[in-house]
Amino acid sequence: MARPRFEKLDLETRRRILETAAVEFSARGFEGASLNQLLDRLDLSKGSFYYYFDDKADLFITVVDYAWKVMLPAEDLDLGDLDATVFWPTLELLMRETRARVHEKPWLVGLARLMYDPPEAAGVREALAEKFAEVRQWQEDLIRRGQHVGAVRSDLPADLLRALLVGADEAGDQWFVANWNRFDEDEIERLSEEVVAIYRRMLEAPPAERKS
Amino acid sequence: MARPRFEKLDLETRRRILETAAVEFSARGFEGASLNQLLDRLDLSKGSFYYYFDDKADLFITVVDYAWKVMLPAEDLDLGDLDATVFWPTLELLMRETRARVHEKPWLVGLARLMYDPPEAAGVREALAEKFAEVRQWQEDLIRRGQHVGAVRSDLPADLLRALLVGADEAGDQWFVANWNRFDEDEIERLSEEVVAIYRRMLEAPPAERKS
DNA sequence: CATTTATTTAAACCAATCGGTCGAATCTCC
DNA sequence: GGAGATTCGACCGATTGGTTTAAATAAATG
Repeated sequence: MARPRFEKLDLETRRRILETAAVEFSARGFEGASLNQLLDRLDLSKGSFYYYFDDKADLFITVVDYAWKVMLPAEDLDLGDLDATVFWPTLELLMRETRARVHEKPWLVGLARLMYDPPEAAGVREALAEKFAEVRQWQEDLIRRGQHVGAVRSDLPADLLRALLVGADEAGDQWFVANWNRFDEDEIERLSEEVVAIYRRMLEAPPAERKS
Repeated sequence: MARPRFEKLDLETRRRILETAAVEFSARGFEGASLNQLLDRLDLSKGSFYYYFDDKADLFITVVDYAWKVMLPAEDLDLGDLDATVFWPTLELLMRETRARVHEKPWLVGLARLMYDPPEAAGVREALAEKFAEVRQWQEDLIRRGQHVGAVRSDLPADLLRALLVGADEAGDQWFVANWNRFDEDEIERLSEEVVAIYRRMLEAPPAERKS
């Protein structure tokens, strides 16, 4: 984790360094990302870099830590407060927030994707795994809470539902990014609401009866 | 596209070369994939490689072409045949097939993912884009047909529905791979059916009434 | 068998890039 | 002006990149 001196830099400078690095890492992986290119892009000299970080792995770990702080949703939310009546409105709000966050920082999903075949360098793999396991766990707990209060179907494992939801949501998000200006604002809003309704229908108990 | 001589090789040899290359490309991208490592893994000498391919880009294009042939589903299916009664059973069958195919060749999704920031080399980007646009188009036509016969809701764009479905499906597939032995066979089967039912509910028209 | 043609091999190539080091230059503040 | 903090970029050895080449082997041809 970055040398203490790093904390004394401008908040904005730190943000710029970490986010630019995050973009590189998320696009090319840990070993694939080039320190040289990154420093070019940052207009930062080698010497300065090694003044603030031990090495490449150190930078990566710092980036993951930063990503964790950014991605962490509403820390003020207590799962215990959620009952059947507020569960869905809350989750819809959360999804809106997350969408906005991922929308402005797309590298978050790229980083998360690094977890399938993770880097091999020393503490790097562990740092990654730990943080993102926490995120997954949080999402899963949320869904489990939904099951407990009857807002989410209980006949499928919570982690399966989580996977389906997140998968659809990421795809949906990409679609919205790509098609932002194909429709007018009202239509986008309508589509967005319908999509959230679809997510909800994915997780709720299915209608009891249906003819095959 | 590979030299003509390449076609005279064992079918199995060709398959091995192209699939190993596909794994590399899908994991590290076009520039990220190392020809040297690939040849090591293949126990193939440099000379032999350049005897069959012009260069790295040529290999890549050949791989994409091969992937396209593999991924192409049921070419004997005529969209015109699908009416409201057979649409869903057919699509469920198709999804099973595709799942099996992607399951044994996970690099297919990796290759597809290369389309977000695509390689820059000469004909490479175009080759990629063309083939995978065809796949997307095919899926989208299918959904549009579903809309036409009333099996799929028509109040959302077909490509949006496609994106959501494929996103959820890929995530679900990964979940099944990772949790294969957590449940017994019957349970897996049940889960799988429920998940397909969820996909169906994502695309069908929502129930007319619901209390907020 | 001889000779041509197809295929494979291993080494060499050279440019580029990698992460990392270092000593000197510059800045900041007393 | 002196001392510590910070910045700089040339430089390092090592590795890797994709590609070429000349010679060895195998297959085919007459």
